[in-house]
Amino acid sequence: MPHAHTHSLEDNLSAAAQWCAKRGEKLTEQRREVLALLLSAPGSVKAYDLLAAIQKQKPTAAPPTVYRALDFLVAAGLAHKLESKNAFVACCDFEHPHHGVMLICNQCHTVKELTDPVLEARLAEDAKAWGFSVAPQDIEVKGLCANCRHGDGEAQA
Amino acid sequence: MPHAHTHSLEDNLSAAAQWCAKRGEKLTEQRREVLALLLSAPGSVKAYDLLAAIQKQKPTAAPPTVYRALDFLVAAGLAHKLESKNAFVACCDFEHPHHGVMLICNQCHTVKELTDPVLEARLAEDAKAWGFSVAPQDIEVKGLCANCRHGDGEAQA
DNA sequence: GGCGCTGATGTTATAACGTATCAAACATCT
DNA sequence: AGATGTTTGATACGTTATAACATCAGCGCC
Repeated sequence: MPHAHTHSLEDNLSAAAQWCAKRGEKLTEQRREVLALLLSAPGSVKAYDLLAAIQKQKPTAAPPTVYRALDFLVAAGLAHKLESKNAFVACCDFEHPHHGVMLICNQCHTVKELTDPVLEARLAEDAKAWGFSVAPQDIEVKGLCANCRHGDGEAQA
Repeated sequence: MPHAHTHSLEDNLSAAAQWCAKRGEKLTEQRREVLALLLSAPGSVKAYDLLAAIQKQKPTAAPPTVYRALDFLVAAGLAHKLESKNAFVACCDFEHPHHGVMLICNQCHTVKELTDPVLEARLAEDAKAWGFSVAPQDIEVKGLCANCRHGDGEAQA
């Protein structure tokens, strides 16, 4: 059975740092801080909320501060951008780069990542019928997560 | 074989007006104008580009003018919002309300709508395995359309 | 023929999201 | 030390979207 992602925040951050190092890049302090915020959040987080959090420790931080960190994290596979919500979420399994399906809860904003090769193949096939070639990307799907469906889904982030 | 959507702009607009009437709503002049712009564009269009076009005839138009029209058109099924691009596109077949797959060309910005019940079923099934219930929505998929793949895809809109 | 209701529009202002630009700091290599 | 490349700081700006409130047009009604 797969490991249960019980890593502590620190474990995740050092694994991320190693992952960057392997790619010849650095998880600098700012990037680390943004990633820590994403990992700590229960769901997705908006860029300006990250900015506000960072400004508590570093009042001079400006939008480019956080957008640069986010761009880096997304490029490194450490985070995903949810285009349909203008929000960001830590990647649950950056060691295995993937594009898949993001199940986004409309109520609590949590995100479940999954991959389904059958689904992807079907999509590519449908597209091919129109001569369209699909680029690698995440598919964003909105709905209600199990918790929120059962009525105990208090709004979180 | 299916009809080839060779309708003229006027045909489309009057069909849309009837569609609205059937729903107890009105395709007012502003809404009609925005829809006409969407129908005439080769691909998706940004809200502020629509605004600029409208301002040529009516210089007092402001952002709410166009956003209100767009909200109406989307709610009525006459247009789709492409969330991943912050752009809008006319619906190709509003008489048959649907949510499906939008194949968005990264180069020429054209959009091909399609539906695939098998794909949707598979997606719903995947989600269900996690207790997640999928809401009706369009799936946005980016890539390259047939034209642009073959090198004759000059940038359009 | 005026009254009140409703939906649509006008108008101003502002919120929310994101980028360009250029300079300064820092690291790394030789 | 000096050259080079990357990261950060800081200001300003561009883009996308909505809040809030006033006004207007149509329509049923008495």
